[in-house]
Amino acid sequence: MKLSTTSQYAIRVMIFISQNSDIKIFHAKEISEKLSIPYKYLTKIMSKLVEANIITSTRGREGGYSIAKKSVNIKMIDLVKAVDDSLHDTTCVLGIGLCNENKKCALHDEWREPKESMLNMFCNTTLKDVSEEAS
Amino acid sequence: MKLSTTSQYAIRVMIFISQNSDIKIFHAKEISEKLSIPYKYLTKIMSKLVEANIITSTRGREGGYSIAKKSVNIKMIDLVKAVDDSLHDTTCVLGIGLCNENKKCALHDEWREPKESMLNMFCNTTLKDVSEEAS
DNA sequence: TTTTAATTCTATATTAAAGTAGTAATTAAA
DNA sequence: TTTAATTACTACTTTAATATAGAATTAAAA
Ligand code: SF4
Ligand code: SF4
Repeated sequence: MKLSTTSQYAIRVMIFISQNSDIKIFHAKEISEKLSIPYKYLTKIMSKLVEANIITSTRGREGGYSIAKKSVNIKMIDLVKAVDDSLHDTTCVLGIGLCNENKKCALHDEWREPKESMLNMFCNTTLKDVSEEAS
Repeated sequence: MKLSTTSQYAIRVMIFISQNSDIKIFHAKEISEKLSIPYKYLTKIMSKLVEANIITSTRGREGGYSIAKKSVNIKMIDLVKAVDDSLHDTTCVLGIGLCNENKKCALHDEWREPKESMLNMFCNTTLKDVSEEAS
């Protein structure tokens, strides 16, 4: 019961970028080393974040990545959706999902609460929330 | 954010067996067909359930599988742990897990509630709860 | 005792995620 | 204009989960 490695990487990258707002541009090499994420794998993830308009990239010499909007406007769910949507709502814990409200197994309702609670966490938490040290 | 296919299969098998308590012995072929689970994959899972003393097996002609204890005494977490522990407690949503109570990211606490809520669901729900039609 | 129907064991195949490699494209500095 | 530093693209490799195949083992029925 965890996020994919890809999603975890994406979140860690964004936290890193957000926490170093004095730095305006980040290089893949630098991020890769600082966060111990395989370089080539990282660049793939960065491209997805660019595609999703969360990161702006500048190619060529003196290029790099920078954050595309304020961290308060980036929801955690956006990050996950941008890279692999590994917490895509599954509705059914058993992977069936065909039952309806009238005929359902006990897990259906049991599962709903924690699932929604988890989804809400990603929908209602912004990158800013996560990046700021808990007071 | 879902259970592994293996865990889903295990749960579905146990619900099926529990809901058909008039039948005393089940054959792999029968379960496989009824639940559309690949035969050979199913038998592997059954072996794990046998190993975990959740299922009793009888080899040879007229053999098969039967439930080893009352469904009220089988926790859902036991099923998952028996086959692949796919909801093994991850502590850290980012796969780092080295931070402590004094230095932690915002996700640490955000994550705790839904995670524990989900884990509790599997610890406190028995196969009986899940097998009985919601009233 | 032989046959048959079942589980169990060992090995292999397929698939998707994770990770790696090399080249192309871009851009600014030299 | 050449070179160096960067991201983007395309293809391949590795790994782990899922799935399949076939032979070995067991035990009751015939
Ligand atoms: S009732 Fe149970 S099996 Fe059916 S969709 Fe809901 S969780 Fe899945
Ligand atoms: S503080 Fe954040 S990164 Fe550290 S263990 Fe907790 S969830 Fe993981």
